[in-house]
This record gives sequence, C-alpha cells and structure tokens, in this order.
Amino acid sequence: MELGLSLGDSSRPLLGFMEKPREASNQLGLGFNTTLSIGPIITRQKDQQHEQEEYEEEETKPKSNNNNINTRRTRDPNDLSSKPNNNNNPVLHQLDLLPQLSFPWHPPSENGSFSSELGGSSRGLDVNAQPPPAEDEAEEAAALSSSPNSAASSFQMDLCIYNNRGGSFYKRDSEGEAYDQRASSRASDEDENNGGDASNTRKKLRLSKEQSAFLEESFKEHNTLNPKQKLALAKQLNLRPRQVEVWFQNRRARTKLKQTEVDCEYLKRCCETLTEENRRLHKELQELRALKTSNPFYMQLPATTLTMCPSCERVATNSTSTSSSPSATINANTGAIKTSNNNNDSPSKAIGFPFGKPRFHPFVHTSQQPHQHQSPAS
DNA sequence: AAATCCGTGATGGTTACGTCA
DNA sequence: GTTGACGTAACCATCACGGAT
Repeated sequence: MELGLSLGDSSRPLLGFMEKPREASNQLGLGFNTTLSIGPIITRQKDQQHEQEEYEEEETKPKSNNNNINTRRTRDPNDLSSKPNNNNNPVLHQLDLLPQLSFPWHPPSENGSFSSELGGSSRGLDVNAQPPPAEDEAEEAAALSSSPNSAASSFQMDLCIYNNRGGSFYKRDSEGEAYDQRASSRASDEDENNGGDASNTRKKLRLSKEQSAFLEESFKEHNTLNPKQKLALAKQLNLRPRQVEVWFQNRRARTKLKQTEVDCEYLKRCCETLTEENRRLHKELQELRALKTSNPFYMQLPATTLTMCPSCERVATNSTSTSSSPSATINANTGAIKTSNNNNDSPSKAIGFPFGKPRFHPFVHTSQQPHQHQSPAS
C-alpha cells in the first residue's frame, strides 16, 4: 500500500518565514541510514501482533462518519509552503546521526527502512516499548500499531523517557540520553490504573532528541498533519497519535507566538519611523509658516526656491520638482501632512492617508506628475 | 539547596466544518 | 433546501513538570 497522502491546500503560507525550497524536502527520506542503538533493546511483546491487526483494520476500514480527511476541513490545510532546506539545516545535521527514517509521506529510499507504510513488511523503527492501553480505543488501536517485531527493523531509537516518580520508569543520563526506555504513556496509564498517589500528578514526557528532531523535520514538511500522517508518524516514533498531535499543536502555537513577536517588533520600528517622520514634517511645516509670516511676499520667491500649490498646499523644493522628488502635502487648516515619495517602501504610502484624504481643488494635477500644476487662469 | 526561569508536554474549552437524518 | 445533532480537528489559554541557571 502506498502512502500517497493528499496534503490539502498548499496555497496558504502559514509561516512565510519558514518557506524553503521544496526540492530539498525530497532529500529527507534519504539520509537516515544509520543504525542507532541507544539503551536496551526491548522487543515488542507478542500481543502487539494483535494490536497491529487492530491497527491495520483501523487503517483500512471506512470511518463511520467523516473520513474525508483532506477535504472535510478547511481549517487544517497542510502547509506545503513550509519547506525544508536541508542545506543549511542544523536539525538535519543532527538527523544525519539519526537512524534511517523517512517521513511517511515520502517515498521510501531504496534501502529505506520505511519500506512501505502502514502495512509494510519492514519498518523504520524497531519498537522498544509497548504503547499504553487505550484511552480512546480507536486512537490506541492506531497508537499500538507499531510494527510487530520485524527482522527488518533497522534500529532502535532513543524513545520515550519518562520519569515515574515512584519507580523511575525513565531516566536520562548526564548527557540527557535516555537509557531506560519504556513506553511513556504506559507509565501514566499504569499509575491511573493503580489509582496511586501519582494519579493526580501529571507526568511529563520528554521526547528524545531523535524524536524531537524528527518531529521538527516533519513539521517543516507539513505544519499540520492529516490523520494518516499522524498515525504514521506516531508509529515511526513509537508515540501515541495524540502525542504527535499535541506536539504539532504546541509547535504551531509557539511558532505563531514567535512570529507574532517578530511582527510586533517590526511594527514597533515602523511606528517609530513614522513618528519621527511626522515630527520632522511638523517641524518643516512650522518653519514654512514662520517663513510665510515673516515674508508675505514669499510667493514671489524664486520658483527654484519654494513652490506651494495655493489650493492643495503642496510644497516642493523647486519648481521643476518631479514625481521623483519627495514632497509634502500640507493642509493648512488641520496641519495634516501627507508625504509623497516615489519610494514604495515609504511608510506613509504603506498606510495610505493617515491624516485624511486630500481635499478637492480646482488645480489640475496630472495623474503621473502631480506637481505640474496648471492654473485655471492660464 | 532553594528559588526562579524557561522550554515544553498535556489538558480542557471553544470554534469551524462536514455529514447525516 | 434547511436545520439540528453529532463527530472531528484545529486553535487557544493555561497548567504543570523538569532541566537549567
């Protein structure tokens, strides 16, 4: 069975700053060919064969209600615009050290361990732990669906690290590497089942570096997951689908937060720039008014020195001023100033008419050269 | 060793949307 | 064709754990 996943609407760039060349992403499925063995290898128990069957059944059976996972919602378009660039990607450098993994939505590499998706005979991951009992049967059926022991399993991943207060399910050594690996959520479930003291304390899962890096890469591929992708990813990482889902949710939220901070900073700078420009123009206006007061014949000044349209009160530094020269439109009644500058990056242009629209006046401004005035009298 | 900060996994509520009766 | 119930998934605010300082 091919894992040809429809990724939904790719047109919406959620995270523009993350956009990267698409072609690079296709390399992702290639590189993880290293066998990694961290910690004890705990082979999956036999009853998981049953779970696998459940899972595959879950995969193939039509869902009762809405199984059109790609079209049903518009709110979860898989963002294909977030594209990885392996060339300068530190995470990928990390991932070079990772076991052979490929994203489920990538075609498997030739010798890839993820040789086929959900029903494939070989897996990218030798499962070290038994996932927890179900809290949601359907989900758990999927969660438990990590492949049964496969001779083709190519590596063991540093998996769930979980610290069970009572009995130290998971610990990290001084370098943060997991050395006691079991299913993370199982611990919590056991706690729940035991109804022990720990039942009220939330257990904190820490994903391994490899899991995080892989999720990170997946996120760069698609910052949302459809259910198939979620399941496949969960399976590969030996996490529950819910955990993958939550990870993506949190990742999206925190990326958005970061972007918001960046945007805020940018707007702040824009505001400062505009404020400064406004101050400068006000000052210029005052100077012009002072000049007008002190010299009522200012209109007779050489045109090369100062011109001002008596109607629109637009001031230019000389009469031959063209549209390439910056100028200011001043409303003498309100003191409103509108700058005119050919530079498209001008903040005043970007924000339109912050001080109100220009007044209508009988002077004819040509559209392309607004300062070439034609007097009605002439 | 205790306090604090920070990153992050997890949870519950809300909202939007699709399907079905 | 419209409407309400229901399921699903995303988003959001928040909590809480645990490592770092």
